[in-house]
Amino acid sequence: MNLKQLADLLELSPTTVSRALNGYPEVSEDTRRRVLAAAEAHHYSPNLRARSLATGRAMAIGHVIPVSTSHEIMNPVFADFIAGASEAYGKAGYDLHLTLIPDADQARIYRELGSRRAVDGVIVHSPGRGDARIAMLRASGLPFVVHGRATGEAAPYSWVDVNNRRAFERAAGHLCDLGHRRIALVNGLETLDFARRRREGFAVALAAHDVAPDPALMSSDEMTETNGYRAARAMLDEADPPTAFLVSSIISGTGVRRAVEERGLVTGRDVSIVIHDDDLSYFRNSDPAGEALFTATRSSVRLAGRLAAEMLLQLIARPESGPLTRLLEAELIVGRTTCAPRNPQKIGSR
Amino acid sequence: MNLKQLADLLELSPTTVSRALNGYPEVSEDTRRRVLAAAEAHHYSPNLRARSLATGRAMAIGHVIPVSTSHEIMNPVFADFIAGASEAYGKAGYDLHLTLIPDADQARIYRELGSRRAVDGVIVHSPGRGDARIAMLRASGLPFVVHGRATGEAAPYSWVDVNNRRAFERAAGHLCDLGHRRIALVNGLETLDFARRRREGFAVALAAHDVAPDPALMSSDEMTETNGYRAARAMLDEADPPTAFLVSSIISGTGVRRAVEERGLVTGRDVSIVIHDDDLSYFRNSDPAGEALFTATRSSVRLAGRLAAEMLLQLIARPESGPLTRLLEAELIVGRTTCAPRNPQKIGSR
DNA sequence: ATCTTTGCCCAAAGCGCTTTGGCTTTCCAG
DNA sequence: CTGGAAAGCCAAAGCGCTTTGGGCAAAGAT
Repeated sequence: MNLKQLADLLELSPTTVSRALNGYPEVSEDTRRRVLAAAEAHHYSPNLRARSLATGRAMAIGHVIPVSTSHEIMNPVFADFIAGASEAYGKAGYDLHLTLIPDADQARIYRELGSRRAVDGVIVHSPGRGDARIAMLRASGLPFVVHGRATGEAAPYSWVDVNNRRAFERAAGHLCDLGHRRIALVNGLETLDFARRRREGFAVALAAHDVAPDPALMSSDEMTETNGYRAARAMLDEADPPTAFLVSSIISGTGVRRAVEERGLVTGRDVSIVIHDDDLSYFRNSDPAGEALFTATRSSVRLAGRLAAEMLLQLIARPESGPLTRLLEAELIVGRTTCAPRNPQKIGSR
Repeated sequence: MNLKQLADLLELSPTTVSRALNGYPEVSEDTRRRVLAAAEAHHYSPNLRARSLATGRAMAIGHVIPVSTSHEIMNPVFADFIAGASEAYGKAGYDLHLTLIPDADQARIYRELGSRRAVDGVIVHSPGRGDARIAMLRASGLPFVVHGRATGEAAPYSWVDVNNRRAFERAAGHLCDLGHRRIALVNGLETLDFARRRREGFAVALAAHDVAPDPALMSSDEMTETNGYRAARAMLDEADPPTAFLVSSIISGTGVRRAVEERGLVTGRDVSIVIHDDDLSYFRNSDPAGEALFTATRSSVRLAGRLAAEMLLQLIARPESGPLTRLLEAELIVGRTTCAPRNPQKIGSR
């Protein structure tokens, strides 16, 4: 059933039927009701490809997710971000195009995005430092919003980000205040901008508390459970092991906790752990009563997804509303995984 | 830059340019080279909407993911499944449309899918028992593949599934063979078909080993860490607590382990845990050396995604190749979380 | 009574591509 | 030298929708 058939059936022109369905005023209420009823009865719904071609709007947003060369693929953080973005798209009648691409094809894909006209805008995930995609997208003229920021990109662009630097500065500061001097950082991949900012915040806090940074207590890798476990295990094997861990994700944090407890140490008594909590729907950092488990810096990535999507939709509707930015602050939540270090005398002994 | 402009530039007709670009033989090699070079030079890429309209193929696959009424949204299992499917789509030049919809809108969305022509086929996620979506899709004429099966759906349809029943029968049987009699099941939502099959397999194994099922040792909920923790905690509070847990996901399994160890019990010594391992990229069930941690029934959901996608693409290319099915067997992997029960005398005492 | 507005509808053009059905030109067999 | 085949190209139709630019009554203004 297409528009013409429906029009023939109603003995109306396609023009009138189209206007009736799309709420234009040049059609009598009587006719509109008749058209809507017939469309409903015959399960008519417009061919989106034809509509797109005619209107010039695809009514779809592209999410391009880089697939790293390792086989760790789709980050749970993406999943929740996309769930948040979908809330906004659903309301606005937009679809979501998901493309997972190997790093190698990035340039081609981003260059083509604009001309293929399959989407009206793009969300850029996981920017690295001086990410080339931003320049490409700008050149393409396609509206876009970056989830995160790309240090080194001079010209303005729209983004939604968490204040990763401040979050990790506060978290590390909190551990220092508790008396910890051997604080480990189990970070995400530092080729990505957010992880670099987190490390900077971490370093700033240590410096402010006169704690010397120790490269042996800093690791950087994809935020999987296994990587968290592995990093923590190696650090606990050090001659002077950490008394506290600052971990970039609840998932790697779970691995850290496993390494700690495997040693017979008790989290929150012998060793402290602070995580960054993205408030993932399948990995909530709270007990059934709603109390936080891990001490954490919390910022919902799902919310970030929704905000980024809303921002993009606004940029599509009114491109002149110019580059928009939104910096979210993470809240520090004290849970059951932190306390003063077990042997505080160590502080003096160093 | 569109086709006509490119044609004008080359002083050729749009017809010839189109044929040159799409590899048709009615154009001289000389001209083809000239056209390809010009397309490259001017960053021409065809408008996909126009192409779709002309060819009648959308070159896109829809994934519709139900959003439950609770706020647990995007399952990591979906994420890995989609990552697998993307491998197949990428190779074949297909795009992926993702729609997250509340349960309430399901009927409308599925009915419209066919007529809106935005996708050439659909993957159905998380079927429930007698899932209405299957009948709707069949009526729409759109090719589709179900990830999982829907008991109660009489007519044939295409699906890719793991043999959940046998997997859980084997896992529970393994625990029985070790001497366990108090075996808990921490299952996924039993409104979903896979969870029901898992419970059936579990029940069959218990019956075969003359173990009476205890409703107090069976729970069913979304497979989050918190839910696993909560369920295990409640069961450990029982007068006659379980000596082993069979858990539907590595994520809830992590929660179960947390509950166990919080009690001061040692996993793999005092309490056994077997999980079903979907081989999630961000939650691998192996230590750095590649050894399994949890004893598990393993079946890669990413592989399932790839197989389902390939199946769907085949159905689109040759609809007459009829309903296809693929049943994957999970392998039982013995890790470090299982052993004979601590107090085997209990077996006799019951 | 005539002129203008308003309400309601329609024909036709166009979005950018593919594809059908020719139309030339060249080449070679007869 | 001619007829037919083959190679290489093109004009035009069409995919299903939206949108422009009227047209034609009926209603209101003069």
